Amino acid sequence: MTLHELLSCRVAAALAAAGAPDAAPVVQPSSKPEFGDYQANGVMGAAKALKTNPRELATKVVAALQLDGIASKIEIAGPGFINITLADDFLADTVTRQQADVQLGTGRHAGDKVVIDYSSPNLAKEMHVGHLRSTIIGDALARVLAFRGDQVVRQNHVGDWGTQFGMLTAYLVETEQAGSEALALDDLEGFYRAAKQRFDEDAAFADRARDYVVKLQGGDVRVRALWQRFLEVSLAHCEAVYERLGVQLQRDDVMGESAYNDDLPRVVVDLRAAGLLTEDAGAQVVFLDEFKNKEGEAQAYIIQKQDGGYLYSTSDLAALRYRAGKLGARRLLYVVDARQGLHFQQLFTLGRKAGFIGADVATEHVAFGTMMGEDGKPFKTRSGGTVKLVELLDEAERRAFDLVSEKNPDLAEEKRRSIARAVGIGAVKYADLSKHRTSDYIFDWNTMLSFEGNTAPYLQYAYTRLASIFRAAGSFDHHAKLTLTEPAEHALALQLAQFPDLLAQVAAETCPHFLCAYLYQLATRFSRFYEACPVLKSEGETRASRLALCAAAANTLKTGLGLLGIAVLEEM
RNA sequence: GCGCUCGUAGCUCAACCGGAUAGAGCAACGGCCUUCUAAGCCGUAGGUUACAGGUUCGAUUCCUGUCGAGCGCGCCA
Repeated sequence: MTLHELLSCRVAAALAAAGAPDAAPVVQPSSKPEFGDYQANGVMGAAKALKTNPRELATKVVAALQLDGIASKIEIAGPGFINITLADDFLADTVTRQQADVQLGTGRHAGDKVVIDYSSPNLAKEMHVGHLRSTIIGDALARVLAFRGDQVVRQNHVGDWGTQFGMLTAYLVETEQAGSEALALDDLEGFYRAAKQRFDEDAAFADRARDYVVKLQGGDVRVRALWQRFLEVSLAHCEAVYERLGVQLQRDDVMGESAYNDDLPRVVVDLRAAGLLTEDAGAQVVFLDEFKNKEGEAQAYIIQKQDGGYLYSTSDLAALRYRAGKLGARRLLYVVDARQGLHFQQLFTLGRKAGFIGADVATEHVAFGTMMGEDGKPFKTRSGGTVKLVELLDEAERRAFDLVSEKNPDLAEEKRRSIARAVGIGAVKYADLSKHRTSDYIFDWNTMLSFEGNTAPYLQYAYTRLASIFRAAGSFDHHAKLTLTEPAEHALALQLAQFPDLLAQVAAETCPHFLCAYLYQLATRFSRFYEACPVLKSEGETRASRLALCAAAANTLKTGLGLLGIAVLEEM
């Protein structure tokens, strides 16, 4: 049982004993240190329901509250808050037990199968900053869910289908004939621009491109092979970016739009058989009662164009059915831009109506905000283009290298390079992950590549201080008995003990920024401990205890950062 | 026109589904390195939570309205 579960359970029992069996305990970490470690707020609501005095009810609840060996102090405050301070010995035991578990006390429930759709770049172009959020939020969530024991299936729903690929393959033939194919494909972005230019300026080329789309969809062997070659280059580019970013997506996780191509006609047939499809202006559409406006007119959700072509609604329906059916997932997560909110509401509603997914399958659009420029308008470079992801990462590493060279000039250059990689990439990811995903995102080089305060380098720095202590300490017992005497030790141990509760919250609400806030708080509490409590200079049991506490902090920090996909360093 | 998301310190962001005196970081000002890495620690200052009502012991949070912002809404994804 986690701390929160334990306390909730005990307070609920005390409420029942005091005559409020149905009252919610409402236990949460205290808002201020003066209020102890946890506060139970359920008494006020319960007193209201029972029409009794909350202070009197609180007195009864506290009298019935069984926290022997758990709490060192229980107080009633204000209108009826119950403030609980945990016993040092109990906290020490909790941390010790947690550290003995490879999952740090989090892995109890046996694996729900969860499909998580993230990154999903368009393979026609190079990855740009707009792909960052989905990629790293999805990766962090996948890691957290897997760590807690869920069976996670990653799905990289890449854009590898549609009209633009006719254009690209047609252009690939041209460059091949000109003997410059390899060179051209080396620069995906330039290749796309050049193909687009040919398409816009040369009617014959445009016709050829359209012909290639038909051949591609019809399964023409030669065009398919060209298309495959292009995808190979583009995927290799994505994988290089994933590798640099420390994102776990691999080739096996790729399940692109094209994978559902053969299933699309069946989707239409099945929707029609279910009586959901209507022909409107030549297109096959679904009108869902759930999406009526005030005038009672239902919104159209187009499944098939009047020319017979399919849309992303069609392939998303096919993917939905595949994930719930063939993959057998109980929870479907889509880490996709918030602007597609309506699409997903319609998709999920229709998917259920059509029987593609059962009532026991949860569907969640893990929406995130739009990338904005410093002026608050949609993000663009000075010249009006998009910032490539590799350019952002290059800049991050360059700045980190300059800083580490300034702070630690004696380190070998190769060492400084590798530190700069971890610090630069970590800063970029943390800057993004630490914000609530639903809010719009202001892209700013200086904010994103800041290395002070609430940033990844602060957390990494805390870890290097720990590593430095361990180096100087030599061998020691990582699981020595903890004796918590100083307030800074108590605060740090409490933070460590809350790790399982925190991860449960991240998993339930799919919000990585909770984990960032937790780790920042953990690092802050460690830093205070570091200032207040000498480790190596203390002696005997105190020294052994503090070293073990440091080991627990280092382990939790490393694990937590690992779940965000951020590396730790021995020195920086 | 309809719908979704939002409006919190000068700036960037939090606030654990209604809890106590709304918290951090950056920027500003002042302290702390002969002592485990100062990318750090401590302190000061900074707020009518857009505005107006309502619900109740209690509202940044829930409801209504106003103002303002961003984004969606039939053949792109």
